[in-house]
Amino acid sequence: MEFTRPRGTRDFLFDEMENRKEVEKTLRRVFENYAYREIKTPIFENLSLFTTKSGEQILDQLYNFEDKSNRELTLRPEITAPIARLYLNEMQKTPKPIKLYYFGSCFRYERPQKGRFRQFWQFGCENIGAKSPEAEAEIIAMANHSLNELKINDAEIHINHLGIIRGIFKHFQTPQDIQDKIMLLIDKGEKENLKGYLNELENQSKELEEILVQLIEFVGNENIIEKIEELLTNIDEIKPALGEFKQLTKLLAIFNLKNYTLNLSVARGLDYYTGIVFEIYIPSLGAQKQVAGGGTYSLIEIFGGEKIESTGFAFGFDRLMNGINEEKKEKSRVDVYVAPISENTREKSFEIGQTLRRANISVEIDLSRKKFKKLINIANKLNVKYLIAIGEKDLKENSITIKDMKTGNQELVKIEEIVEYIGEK
RNA sequence: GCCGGGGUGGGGUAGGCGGUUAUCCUACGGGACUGUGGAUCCUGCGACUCGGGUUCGAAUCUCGGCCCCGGCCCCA
Repeated sequence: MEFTRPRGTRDFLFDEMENRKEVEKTLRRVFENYAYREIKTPIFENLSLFTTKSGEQILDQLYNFEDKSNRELTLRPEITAPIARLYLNEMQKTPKPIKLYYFGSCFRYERPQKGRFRQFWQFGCENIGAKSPEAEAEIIAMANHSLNELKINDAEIHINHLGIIRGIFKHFQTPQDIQDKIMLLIDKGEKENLKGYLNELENQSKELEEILVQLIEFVGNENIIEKIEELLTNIDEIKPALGEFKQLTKLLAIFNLKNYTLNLSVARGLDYYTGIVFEIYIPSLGAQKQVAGGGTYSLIEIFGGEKIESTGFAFGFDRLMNGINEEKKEKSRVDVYVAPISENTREKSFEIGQTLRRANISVEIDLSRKKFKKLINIANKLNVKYLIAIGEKDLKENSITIKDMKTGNQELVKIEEIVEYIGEK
């Protein structure tokens, strides 16, 4: 029996947890400033929740299992579908839009590598029932705002509107299976393969090929919208989407977001997206550079609810952590160390320590019966602000010694004045 | 699932064409030091990823597993 971690999982030690908590705190603050409220859903769900949405083939990547009553369950691979379920179960009559956010672990059976684990964390949000360019602009602005607060300044936001390609497919009456294949190739950015594939197709117009090949080249600022208009001037089916796309760029400017990229090749590999989609990359992270993805979708409808469009996205929390330039700050996590100088002042040290803790001061007390000299060493390593030395002589005067660990100065303080003394400094 | 590089005390490492007791740093425990900290000295603890093969002898060569690190595939 070997006691090793399962493959693709991680332990987080103190320093790393500090960093992660810091990021978590920042994201919570930003999301809440945009009026999102936190929810939590179970770690496991019924298997069908995910197979309905994505088909049986995702079983390869699911940690699914049968429980003791033969229910087919699975660890969740993402949190959007559970939220759609949550909505159908208990939020249908909640006033819309509903803004909620989540932070939790997800599980996928994949080959672990840098920035990819079998248990990973997603920090994301959903704005249910607010399909509008305004909702989309706000959510993208919030994503950007989060990156700014995290001091990540080398991230790129790539935005697309899937209504455009859908409109084109509709115009050319492209069959679904061919659509799927094309979307896959577009998502991968394999221009040559896309050309080759389109060439092989019979019964497909040359025009479709020409349009698609040009379309995925469109990457840039809001000026490319004009080019799209020129290219697709004869295709009425794209007009609504293009109109929304245009409004979105206007609104993004009002939200003071300028450094985004319109990119017609962002496909997100999903069929439930109906409007804009976006992905955020940190190029320095290499193969796993994508740190966030999302868009507007109509998932609730797929589960048999009303047609309610929602916009959401999620940060891949672990990748986000990789993208943060850590500055190691030396922070003391404990303010005071209480050290008995001799065995018979030990009990007094607990009394004093507890008094401080009740006053909301973080305190470590020696529990190891080490010698006083060692205790000073430990206090030093803990990087505490004050050492309280409890000695017999001082106690006779109803006092203890408080030492400032930075300056090395020390003072005799009456026991009843300790809290006040430390609180003031 | 595929390709490549790796795995030596808790952390970081040396050794590697086979050959006494496996190197050094750090961390940790104890002490020099009976009421005062990052120093010094002494001392203790602690490792060759696992299994098979070759050999008188394997950390070292060889094969396989496991795991880690990259890169593919995939990424709802």
